[in-house]
Amino acid sequence: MDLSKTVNLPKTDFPMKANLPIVEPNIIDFWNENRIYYKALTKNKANKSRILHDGPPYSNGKIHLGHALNKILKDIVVKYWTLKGFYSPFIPGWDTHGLPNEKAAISTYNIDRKKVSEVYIREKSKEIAVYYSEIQKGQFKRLGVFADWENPYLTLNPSYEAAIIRAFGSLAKNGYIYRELKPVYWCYDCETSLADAEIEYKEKKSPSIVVSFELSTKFKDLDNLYALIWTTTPWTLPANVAIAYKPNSSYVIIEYQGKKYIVAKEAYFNAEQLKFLRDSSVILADFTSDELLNLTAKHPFLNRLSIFVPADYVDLNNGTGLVHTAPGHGYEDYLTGKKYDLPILSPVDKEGKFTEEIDFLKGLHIDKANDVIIEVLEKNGNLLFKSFITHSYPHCWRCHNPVIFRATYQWFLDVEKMKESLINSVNKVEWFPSWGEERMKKMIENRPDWCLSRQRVWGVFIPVLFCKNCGESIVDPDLIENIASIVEKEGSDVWWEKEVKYFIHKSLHCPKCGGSEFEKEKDIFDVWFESAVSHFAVLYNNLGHPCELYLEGADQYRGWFQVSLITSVGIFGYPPYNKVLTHGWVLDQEGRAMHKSLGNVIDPMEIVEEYGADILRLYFASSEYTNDIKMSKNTLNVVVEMYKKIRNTIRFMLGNIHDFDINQWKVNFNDLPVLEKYILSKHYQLIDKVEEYIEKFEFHRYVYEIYDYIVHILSAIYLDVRKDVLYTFDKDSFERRAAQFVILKILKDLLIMLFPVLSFTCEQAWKNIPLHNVSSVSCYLQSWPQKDKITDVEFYQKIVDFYKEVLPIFEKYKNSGLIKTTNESLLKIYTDQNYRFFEENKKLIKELFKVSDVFVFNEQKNDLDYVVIDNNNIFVEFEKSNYHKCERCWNYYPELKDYNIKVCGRCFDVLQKIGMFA
RNA sequence: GGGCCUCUAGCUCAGGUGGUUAGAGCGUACCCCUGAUAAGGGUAAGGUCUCUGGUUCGAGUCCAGAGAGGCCCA
Repeated sequence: MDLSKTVNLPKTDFPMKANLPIVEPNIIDFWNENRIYYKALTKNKANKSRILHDGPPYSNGKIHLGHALNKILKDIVVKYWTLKGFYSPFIPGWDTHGLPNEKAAISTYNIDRKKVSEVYIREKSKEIAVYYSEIQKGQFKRLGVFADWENPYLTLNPSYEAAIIRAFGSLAKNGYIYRELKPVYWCYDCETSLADAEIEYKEKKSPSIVVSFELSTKFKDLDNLYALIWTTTPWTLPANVAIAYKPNSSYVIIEYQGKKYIVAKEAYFNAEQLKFLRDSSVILADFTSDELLNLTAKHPFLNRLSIFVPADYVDLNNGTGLVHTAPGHGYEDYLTGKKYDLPILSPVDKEGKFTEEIDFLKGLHIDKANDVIIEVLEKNGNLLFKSFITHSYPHCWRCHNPVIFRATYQWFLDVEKMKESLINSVNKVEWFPSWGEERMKKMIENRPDWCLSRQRVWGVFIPVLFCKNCGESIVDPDLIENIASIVEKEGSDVWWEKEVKYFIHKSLHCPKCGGSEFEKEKDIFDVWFESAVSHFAVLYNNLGHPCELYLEGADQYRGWFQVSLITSVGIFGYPPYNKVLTHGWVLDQEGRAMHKSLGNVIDPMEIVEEYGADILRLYFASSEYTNDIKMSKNTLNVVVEMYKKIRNTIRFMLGNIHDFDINQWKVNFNDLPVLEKYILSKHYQLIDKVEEYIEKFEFHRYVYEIYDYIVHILSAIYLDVRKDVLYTFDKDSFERRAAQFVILKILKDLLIMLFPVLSFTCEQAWKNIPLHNVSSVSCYLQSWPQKDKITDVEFYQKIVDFYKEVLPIFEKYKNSGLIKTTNESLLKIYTDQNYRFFEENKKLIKELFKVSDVFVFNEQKNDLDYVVIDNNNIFVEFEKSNYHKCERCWNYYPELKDYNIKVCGRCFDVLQKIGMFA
């Protein structure tokens, strides 16, 4: 007789082999067809809301692991909130304007910028941006990310563009916008400014000269003293207004060919540029650079003074240690100029020719001016040394000519003015991890004013007019609102398509000269400004402002977190977020950043196609992601093993409830057997822990907590012990139905709790729960697990502890070869002080240990192995029993019933009931 | 060069306010089971807590330096 046919073995269609790459797309179809994301939203509509505001990725390529990490983490948070009952719509966004896409359009469609209209370039740039946002959308969906994919926000949407314009208007109204000269990269051949990304570095031959500036006052009681500077751009000397020195450093006065000069001491001994005088000069004096503060020197050929200022960037090993400073022609010079309130001179026009500001150079191109200036210096005796050097120098990416720094008018946001309220705002935000607060403060403290304008076409124009008569700029809130409402209907192309008068809705006069003829600003916004106002465009008036959480990579302290804070404080006076959470970078196995050039880049979609999205999701969720995450195929396999364990346990539970119907077999919690109560009490502790960890965004602890529960509690104890009941008891027996009742409860809770991470697997398992036991078609439409009150099981923990302690002792007996399994063994327990406890719980001990019998003796047996319970030694020994093995349940009994087969009394009853002995 | 961060067993992670033999899981080795079976149960071996100094009766835990790596700037 085949007795295995008479046992209730597990049965399920949930396969052991996951086959995620094949299965997951079907589950996505299921989610789409049943609109699960939207149904879950509707379910919680009336509840309290919690909003995670999506930071828009730039739409110029496929996603990388960083994108995948970011969106998966966001997805975990939003899914958890939703299961918890919060109303948490997730509106995904894309950053679409800006240089990278404009460049991509120009190269993809081979555009000659001088020959086509701005609107044409914009049209092509838009094509690229929309194309990649769609690609990324598809990839994010494949990762299992739930979002309102049908209504994302794109910064190129007219409504978003209008919000950008309104945000600018609001900031202007609050007094944070100003216009000022600032040096930018300038190509005099293309007659345009260039962004950093449009610069290529090439070797260039330049003059290298050392020039003297005579001090205008006595220093150290010395007359006729000169400061020496070194430059490779003589043409910038007309714009010189200062000489920078390194603070708190040693400088010297030297005598060379009868004249006295100041240079840095280190430069004097080491700098290549001072070699010519080193052997034929002597040091007269030694002093600290700080004594130079506020001294002045005469410009070598203009009637002007140049002031000494400190600057940390001064290099003491190159040049003279005194740096010629022209704020109109260099970025560092500009910052120094701003700091010390120096004039920003830029006497060079857009073609690279000198303006009338400098008489003797007027109309001369800077290349020719170099020679003229050197001649003048020589004539005046200010040129000490002249040669040529070849060095790396920025060139234009289009025409390949050298570029210059040229000051032009730019729009700024006055960050300096709001710094105090920015710092206060930082204090109001909760930062995860907590050091984020410190980092953000430091960065804000050091941040200069924000240059908002770009000389480009793919973006949103700056809504400003200029008076044709006097050149005054018109920043008028009323006008800006009118422009915004036009853009909201027609899109920002309208600025390039229509005449000025189209935007002026009522009579407008220049506040300065009364003129009524205007022209449009040509510059567009820095794309950072566009994403910086997403809280204004997406949250305000829609989802609620401020929102609960921003969640991005740690690079965004400098980026989105900071610029969003600035615009929010500028517009509203408070931050756009209550909490900020950051993650690290995804690195390779050696902990190095992934770079194409290193060949160590892993494509997230490759992982999805080989392992499945759930594996990637579990990988990120089980990593301490506030640090950098190392990623390799090897470590992926570790997660795969973890996944298998979780999956198999789920499968085993599914298999054991195949004939269970909750409607028929609902069990009162108080009636449950002790083991069931114990397991549930552990389960409720788990629910608490899981909530605690997710609320703190410590996903790895949340995942490990569940995993440990599965390994230590479910698999190792409960399910292992209960196999006997589940398989061999009468299928309708209370013991079996009670076990199934608990297994169903735990299974459902686990699937719900794991859903934020293992969405695909949990959904697939959910579909395999026998139908009448579930109330919704999707796991995601469930609510977070509820806890019941369980009492009176604490004593059982002592038995479990005893079991864990005794296992190594059993192993010893097993290794002696006399016994092989606990089933065939007797357990003898010797204890005087705990005699009653063990005697009373003999049955539970027998069940847990799976031994054939337990004997408890009220005595100490000091020659045996022992374990310590409640500070008392409990002595134990195992012995092979002389009991007989039941052929059906494989347990051992003193006596068996003997028909054709030998079975125990319990199995006999079961067999009789199912008609085996009819 | 500056700001912020990381560094605990082969791997992924735990280790409030400093205090007995530094904990899990995976992996490895070995054993058991063969009615969760390309599964299940168990035992064991793995760590001078990156390094060097210091404070302390006592430091993975505090302080100072160094090294390696990351992000953001210059």
